[in-house]
Amino acid sequence: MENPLKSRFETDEILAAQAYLAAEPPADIDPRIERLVNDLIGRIADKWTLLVLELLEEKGTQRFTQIARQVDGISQKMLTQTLRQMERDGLATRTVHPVVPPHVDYALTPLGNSLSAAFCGVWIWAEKHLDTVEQARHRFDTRA
Amino acid sequence: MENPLKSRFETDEILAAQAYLAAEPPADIDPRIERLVNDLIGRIADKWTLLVLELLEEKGTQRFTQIARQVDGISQKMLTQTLRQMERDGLATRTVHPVVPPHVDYALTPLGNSLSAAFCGVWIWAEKHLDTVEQARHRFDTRA
DNA sequence: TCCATTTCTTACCTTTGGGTGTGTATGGCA
DNA sequence: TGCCATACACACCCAAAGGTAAGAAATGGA
Repeated sequence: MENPLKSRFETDEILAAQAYLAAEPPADIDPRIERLVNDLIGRIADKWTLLVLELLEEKGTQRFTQIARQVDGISQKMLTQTLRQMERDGLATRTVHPVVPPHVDYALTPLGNSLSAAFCGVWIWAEKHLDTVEQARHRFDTRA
Repeated sequence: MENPLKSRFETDEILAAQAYLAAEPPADIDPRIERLVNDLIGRIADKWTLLVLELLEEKGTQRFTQIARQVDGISQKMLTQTLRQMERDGLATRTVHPVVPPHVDYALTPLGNSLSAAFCGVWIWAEKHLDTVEQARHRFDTRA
């Protein structure tokens, strides 16, 4: 509390800000597109999808139980759900071999591969800055 | 149902698969790192963080209400929460100007900028393949 | 006869995410 | 006097996410 509060009307800073606010962002990209993209991101950028995507990318075709045991922590229910969604979005294919007991395997489509590639930068970032983030957190937590 | 079920023991395909399963993936990347990265991804790849990150990247420093009104659909609670988390992770800075009424603004740190850059590929992917995904979904839904 | 096997589905229940609404501090202004 | 603005915190509540567990289906083999 070293600084006493200042009156709000000395601050043309604030008036300027308000003027800025009043003016709509002039040429936003088509807000309809914007919404769709945000929506798509929302669904794709979910944890399980990301992990399964990465797994399929690096290991190639895999069957249900293989994925299940490699994706650490995923429940069978979530895996089914995630795979269905990926199939629906055209990211993966599902192939059923009519044998008994059932044999189903999953692979990425070209679209899935391209998404995986798009996420590549993020994975690299995460690996690279892991420590930085951990430190930042620690600093934040101890100073708060 | 054109194909009758086959016995499971004619399938050396399956035996091969089992053998493959038994053999652990020989040199996985350090599973400890793997877990941490996955964890980090899980927290960063959340919808609101992504949207706020993108906003701050493209518009620069913004104050609370500015963000709130641009991020379409975010509640004040979620915005506070998201910003706190980003601050904690070292992605954004929070600057309080001691005037009344309060004036607080947020900006990305270099770390935040780098993350945003890392996500760039994903945004591009989403914009580019939006239609493809929509079509895939439609096909899936009508055929199911 | 009964079991093992694989990929699910469904039902049930707990946990979390997230919305709403209210309170707070402060000093101009009507 | 009382209301406004701003950036929250906090409490309450509902809905959705996600875990657990059971069952189904088919058939060769013990």
